[in-house]
Amino acid sequence: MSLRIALLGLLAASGPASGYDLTKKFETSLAYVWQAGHSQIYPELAKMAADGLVSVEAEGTRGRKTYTITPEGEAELHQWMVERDPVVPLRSESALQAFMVPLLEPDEAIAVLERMRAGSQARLAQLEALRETKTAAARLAEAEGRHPDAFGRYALDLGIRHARTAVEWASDSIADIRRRT
Amino acid sequence: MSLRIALLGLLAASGPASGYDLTKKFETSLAYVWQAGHSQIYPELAKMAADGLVSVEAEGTRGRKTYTITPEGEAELHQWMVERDPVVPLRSESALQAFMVPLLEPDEAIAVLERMRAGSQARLAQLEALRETKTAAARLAEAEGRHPDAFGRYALDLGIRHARTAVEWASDSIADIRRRT
DNA sequence: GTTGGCATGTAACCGGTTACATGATTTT
DNA sequence: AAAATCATGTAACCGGTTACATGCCAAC
Repeated sequence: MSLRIALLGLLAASGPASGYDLTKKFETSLAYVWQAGHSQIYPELAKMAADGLVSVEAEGTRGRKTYTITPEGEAELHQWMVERDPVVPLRSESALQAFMVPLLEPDEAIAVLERMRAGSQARLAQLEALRETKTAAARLAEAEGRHPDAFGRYALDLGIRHARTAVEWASDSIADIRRRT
Repeated sequence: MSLRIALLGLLAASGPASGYDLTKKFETSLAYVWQAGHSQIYPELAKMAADGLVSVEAEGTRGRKTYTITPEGEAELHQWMVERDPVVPLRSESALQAFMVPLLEPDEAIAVLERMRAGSQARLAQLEALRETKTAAARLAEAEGRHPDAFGRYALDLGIRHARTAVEWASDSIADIRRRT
């Protein structure tokens, strides 16, 4: 279901696109909230077209098909956004690892937490860099009178806050283990 | 793979248990980091026994089989804990919803964010209650000279911090939308 | 003419969910 | 005697990953 919604969202926000375009948008703009490869996207677009949520607007060279969101698709997206109550899934490998950290000897536990800290720190830097480029683009757009693209803004902020939280957690946990030994 | 690790972790931390016991431990102690139902657990235990990671210690009434972790199982768990570098998976339905919030009209966006805030708040309360009962049990254990069960402590802390972060994010995002309109 | 990017698809497999199915023991 | 809980399993299905497979077009 969520793959459908993500595809509808991309089409709604950025206009008509091909499967190929959408695959790249997953890599660039949507990567930190949802992932999907072309092998999943092409069949899903076909199914969505059969269900009337998107339509093939044009067929270009190299068999390129440009999909557009239909009114039915917009309705589906809107309904999902408004009615779906947010589920926290929580099946996280890192959290599982964190859970079992107390099984390790203190020095090993610290090493694991140190690696987690570094990973979250890297992620934080990456997301902050992404926000930098986005705000720069937004300022430019505003200066030129275009209205800036806010799509993804809040999710990016959430990602940054989560990464920052994870860094602090790892540091504090390391300190906690040191204190106890 | 992770299901195996979770099962090995539970057996290592709490001693021999049956598939039924482990299913309940998933519901109670592990639920907020990893989920698994009995239909997944029973076949996995059988495979793990075939691979020598666990062994059937005893067969009780009603066909109950008690599994124990073997030295091979302990080695596998230890290796995973120490070598696995933490992957942030990021395929989150809530994050996807957050991503697309800017597609909505301000009042709808606020309503969605308000629901998210309430959800995270509820989750926060639940995790904090869980921590309360855990620290109470730990104090009791310490008073009686037993060493308290630290298994899951850091993951619970991480979960609480994440929930708190999500609440703040939702509040700030609502304020941001109000400011812009 | 060869490399690289564009562009689309299929198939095998794996992990996880839901539903089906059975029966023993304990509690009321 | 009936209901609840203990206890184990299988099967169909679904979403996602990896690998396989094909071919066009542009640039060097």
